[in-house]
Amino acid sequence: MIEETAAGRPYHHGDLRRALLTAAAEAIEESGPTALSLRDLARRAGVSHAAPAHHFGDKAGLLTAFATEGFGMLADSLNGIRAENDSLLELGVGYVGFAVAHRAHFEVMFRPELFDSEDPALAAAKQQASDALRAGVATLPETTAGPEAANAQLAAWSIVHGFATLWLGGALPAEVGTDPEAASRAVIRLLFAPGQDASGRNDEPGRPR
Amino acid sequence: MIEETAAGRPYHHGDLRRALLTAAAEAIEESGPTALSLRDLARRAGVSHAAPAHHFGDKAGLLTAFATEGFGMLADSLNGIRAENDSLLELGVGYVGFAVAHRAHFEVMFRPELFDSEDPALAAAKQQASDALRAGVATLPETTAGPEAANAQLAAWSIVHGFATLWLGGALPAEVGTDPEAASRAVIRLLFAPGQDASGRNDEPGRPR
DNA sequence: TGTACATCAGTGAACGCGCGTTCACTGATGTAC
DNA sequence: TGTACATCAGTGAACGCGCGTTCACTGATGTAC
Repeated sequence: MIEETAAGRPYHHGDLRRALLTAAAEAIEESGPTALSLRDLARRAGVSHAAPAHHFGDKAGLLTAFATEGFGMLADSLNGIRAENDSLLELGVGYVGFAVAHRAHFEVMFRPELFDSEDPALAAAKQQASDALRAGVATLPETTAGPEAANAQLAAWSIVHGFATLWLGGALPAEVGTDPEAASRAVIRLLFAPGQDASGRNDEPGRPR
Repeated sequence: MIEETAAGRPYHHGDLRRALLTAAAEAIEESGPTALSLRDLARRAGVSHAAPAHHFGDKAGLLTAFATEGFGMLADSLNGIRAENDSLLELGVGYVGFAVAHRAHFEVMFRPELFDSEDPALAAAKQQASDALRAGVATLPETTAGPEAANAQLAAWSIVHGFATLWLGGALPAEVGTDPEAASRAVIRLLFAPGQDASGRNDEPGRPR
């Protein structure tokens, strides 16, 4: 049971580390990762402004933990998709879906100047996400053993990363619609089956446009 | 002729607007666009810290001009490539080349929260760049009139934008090498001719890998 | 060719703000015995 | 079951810093006549 002060607030937060990471996601969604301040996170979590230093040391420390969480979430998300579906197309759609659903994490993850890239936990989480992506590309039979395997992986990563980035940046025209997964599915499909249209000859027959 | 003060420095800069934009590119390459401060730019240009306000009003005004310059440069660059080459592949490689050569501009251009998107000059420059890209995609005969034309354009844009972003973010593995244009050429090719390898059956025969 | 004057570009001092960081402290928890 | 003590988490005041913005000003330019 948590003891409370006279003001009704417990002296010890209970899970300040978690609360700060959650507050960071909110703050970054609002104003971007570079505008983030530890004082603002402390305010959001309802603690004194010096409290965050106990958990993360400094801003880079917090963003390192935040990026680590992001890579872990991405790996879990991709592995979940792979577990129920062998389609590389759907793995790509899932990548875009992750970026849109967790835009704060996504933004930080690919800005290494914001955090400590040497951190072991971060490197491990990053490797997990990378492995999940790599394993997905390996399911494309014609590229598995070919000399173009590395390029196929880069192409797949580039197209989904590019679509996600353009979507998040609001750079895409309005005609693309409001559903990032559906829109990205129609686009990513072209990389894997460019000569086919969307009317049923693709590898996901019957899927609604 | 420019009059000089006793200190050897002209009282009027002569082309402070230009100097500030150049300084902005340097500063952004070093520390990113959100860390930018008008006082720092004034220091770099050798003027008082209040001088930039005369030309750009505030930080958003400066970044609006900077993004406008970037879109103009991208349009010029893409149109130059189209003038001497009908290959959409090379247009994509040029897009990546622009991003790497002008990373400060590229970073700002796709972060609309940093500038005033309603600015007419900006909108015009953006349209020019967009038209250049669109005209390039139209050279792909099989997609010109098809219902997938819009998706082909998005796919092309996504793959080059994604590659450029990953490259600039240092996210790509070391095996990709140090030449962004060569690396992107091998990757982008897969979108336009996925079943072909790099040994001469592609649309740019004889091009070195 | 010269003069008066309006306009423009840049100065430098001043202000208030939010930030990161430090530090001595206090409240709370957990463990040894 | 109780007590002592070490450790940990959070507090609040203080500091110095760089920033954007404002303002009265001055130096320089260009134009009307």
